[in-house]
Amino acid sequence: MKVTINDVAKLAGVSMKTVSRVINKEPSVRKKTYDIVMDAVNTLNYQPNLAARNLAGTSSFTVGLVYDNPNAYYVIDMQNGVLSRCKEEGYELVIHPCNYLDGNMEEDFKTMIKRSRLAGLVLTPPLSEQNSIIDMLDEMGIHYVRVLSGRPTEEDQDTCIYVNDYAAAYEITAHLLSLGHKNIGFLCGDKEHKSTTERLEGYQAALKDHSIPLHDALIYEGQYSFESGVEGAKALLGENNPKNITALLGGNDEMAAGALFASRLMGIEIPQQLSITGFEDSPFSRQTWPKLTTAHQANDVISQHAARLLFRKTRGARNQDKDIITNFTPSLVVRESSGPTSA
Amino acid sequence: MKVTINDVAKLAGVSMKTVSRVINKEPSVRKKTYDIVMDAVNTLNYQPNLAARNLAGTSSFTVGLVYDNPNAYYVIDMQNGVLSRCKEEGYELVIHPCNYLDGNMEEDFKTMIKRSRLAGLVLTPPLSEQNSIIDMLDEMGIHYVRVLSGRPTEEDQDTCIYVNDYAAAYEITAHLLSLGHKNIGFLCGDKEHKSTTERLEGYQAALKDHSIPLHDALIYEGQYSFESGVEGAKALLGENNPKNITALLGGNDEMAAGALFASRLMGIEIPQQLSITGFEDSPFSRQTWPKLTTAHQANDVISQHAARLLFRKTRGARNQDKDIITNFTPSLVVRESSGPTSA
DNA sequence: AGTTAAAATGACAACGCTGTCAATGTTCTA
DNA sequence: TAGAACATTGACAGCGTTGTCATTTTAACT
Repeated sequence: MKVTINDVAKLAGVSMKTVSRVINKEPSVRKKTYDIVMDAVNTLNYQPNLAARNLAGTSSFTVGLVYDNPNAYYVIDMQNGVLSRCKEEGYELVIHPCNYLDGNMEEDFKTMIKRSRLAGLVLTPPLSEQNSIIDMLDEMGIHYVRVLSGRPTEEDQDTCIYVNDYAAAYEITAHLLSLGHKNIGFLCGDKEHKSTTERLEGYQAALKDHSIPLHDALIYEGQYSFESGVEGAKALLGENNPKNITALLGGNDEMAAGALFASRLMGIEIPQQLSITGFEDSPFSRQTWPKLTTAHQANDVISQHAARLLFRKTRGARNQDKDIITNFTPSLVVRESSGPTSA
Repeated sequence: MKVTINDVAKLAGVSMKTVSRVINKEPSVRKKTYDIVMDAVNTLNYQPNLAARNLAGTSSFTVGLVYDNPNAYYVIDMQNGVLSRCKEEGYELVIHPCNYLDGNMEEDFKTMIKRSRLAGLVLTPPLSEQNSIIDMLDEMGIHYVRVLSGRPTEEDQDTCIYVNDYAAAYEITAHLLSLGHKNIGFLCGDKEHKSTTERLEGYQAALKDHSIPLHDALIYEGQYSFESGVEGAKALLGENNPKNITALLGGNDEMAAGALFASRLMGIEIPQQLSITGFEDSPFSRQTWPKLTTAHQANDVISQHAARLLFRKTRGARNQDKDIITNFTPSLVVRESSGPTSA
């Protein structure tokens, strides 16, 4: 019933340790021996016991995924991406939702680490962008990989996966400009998220490149939430749209959906009177009316590469994964919420 | 740095085993000894090592959460509920998304179990309702708790948590009836989900109790998806609403949102011309326009109790949790998508 | 072929805990 | 108050791996 490394060793006619070497892809195992062992592994359908490996080894076989993000779609995508790599590599995933504002982050981390020594952590925004947390992890000597908003230039390709929100926002803005829009409002998300700044700067750069003056009055500072999108749209468009805005960039899909909602309340037709765009291409950007033009972000792929990066760091010589992508740019998806200016 | 059970034992002046007894809440430890040990545990901030416990003990400290559900909000809620209990009890959670249609479910489960022996599994719909899976688990001798749609009468209170969709659907229907609606359409979700049948029967029972004849033509058989909601609404209301439907029960929030979307396309005003209701109260039922009347389902609470039930089964005498709720009924939440008939 | 260095393999302890069973303490009975 | 019965504690092995280090085998030289 329960197959151990000893059973495999016996069947293969080698020592326990050699089997260990094989399943850990350690060097200095003769090809022939390797094959014999693998045969035994397969015929017995052997699965190394994680608890034993974690206990005996210096490095562990569990990785943690840490997030403080209210967006369920995002979290699920990240989980699935990391999980798929973990399965392949025989790692186990411990998920760790947390609330940065709770304050007892540090204790929380330490407990997690003590309970099951971790190979490393995958950090997602906004936690991945919090210097205090990074410092803490450095101090504790914990491996980690950060997924965060940033452009290819600021390369720390060993611990970071960058999502180029700047370029994506630029592209969305350019799309709106090409449709003839000139007065384009922007709904900012949470300031704690670096993506907020990146997206804003992308938007501004596009305007500048098209010789459109920037107006702070067109920028609403809010949060990445539906409600904030509602408020933002009301603030920017209220009282008969005095600023004559014809397009609105939502900081993310939820804000855009909120803006859509507010537009309905104010009797504004989308996209005839106003174009609205989102960001992230989460499922519900397809479930609004009209469907949202947005920037598609392949979170599952991103998190897969984050996991690969972590494994490369962790396993050292045993893992020389060379095809890891550390820079991603969300791509424009045009749907029905954006259209040409009527004016 | 690393505190082991031996350090605690030394500080407390007892044997390793006694500390083990204390942290496992085993009986026959003198109160005084217990206190001394706990003091030591606290001053050293001791956290038992999970790998060691799993390896040494007969029972394990990791539970699995299995789901095959596209609804991110649902999954996250379930995860968080189970997770919160796991933390309290010192368990670890392994999440296991899967695709029932893949077919190699059994292999998948076996691998998961071999890798890290599991204390038990929490199963969510629709997997929890699949007899083949239940049988398989029984055969493999794996503990599990099922969360599924059902009414209080069919009690298997030791392994099941029931969500009374029947009663909730009844309540929603009664709500619509009280608003004067008589021709009420129903958008069925996936047939694989027991909730689909339960909700349909609740709807039918309410109609019957109010002496409204049932018409199959008012029922659309679809899936629990936005797109299916769109299709369903089109099918039931298309060609100028020949059946004179004034209200539509969505199988879940997504279908309702789809129906909302379709109504927009057909130029139907909500709720003036048509009331639409959802089910589950997922976040986006608040992010549609208008916001959805729905039935609130406390998934995080439900999954917490599922975890508690599992722990009670697993830990036997050491856990006599008596306040576990095994029957939940979603409760009506009235929002703007339902209103009185204009007729 | 004889030597030496390098590569491949194995023996065995250790990881931190729990289960078993024996040893000690305590309480109760007569 | 002796002895039985029970409650509490401890010694020690063992869970299934990996790390260390010793040993054997192979390859690479004179």
